[in-house]
Amino acid sequence: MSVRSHWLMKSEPDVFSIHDLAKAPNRSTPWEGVRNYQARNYMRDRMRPGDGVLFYHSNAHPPAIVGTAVVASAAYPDPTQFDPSSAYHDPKSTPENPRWMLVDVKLDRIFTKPLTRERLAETTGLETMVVLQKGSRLSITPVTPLEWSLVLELAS
DNA sequence: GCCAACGTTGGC
DNA sequence: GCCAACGTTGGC
Repeated sequence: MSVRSHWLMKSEPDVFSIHDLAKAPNRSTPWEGVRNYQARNYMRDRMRPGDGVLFYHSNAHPPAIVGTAVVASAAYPDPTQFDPSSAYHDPKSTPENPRWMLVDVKLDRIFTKPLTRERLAETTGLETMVVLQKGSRLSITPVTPLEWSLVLELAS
């Protein structure tokens, strides 16, 4: 018996939007391209299948939480790190000693109305959200149970 | 397009 | 191990 955790994962909609996820096979995708150690560690060490994900559009107009998803696999090596033709290729990584891990993420729900960053920032109780902190660049961040329930309440 | 904040690299 | 230089992120 394990308690499910909650996360926020950023994606630039110009690169991969929640609508792209909706069109993906099984509405699921490998979360490729993370090249930050802290974000990797969250996926590798902390995420479990069934964990809840807030899907956030960064570099968007406006930036917003646009839906929810679910962690759909255990962590495994990001295949793009071995692909010389990929923008995410890492020449220092080998299949014997992979540096970058990922999980599969499966779409749960697209909000009918995105929760803009502006709206989140003015919501009492969400001041603590990591994504809202000034200068926060981490693409995967933990979400507390309270933050999770407040966000879902806003989205309902 | 600007630029502050951040993370990484590499010379020493 | 320090830290300046550099590249990237991402809101605005």
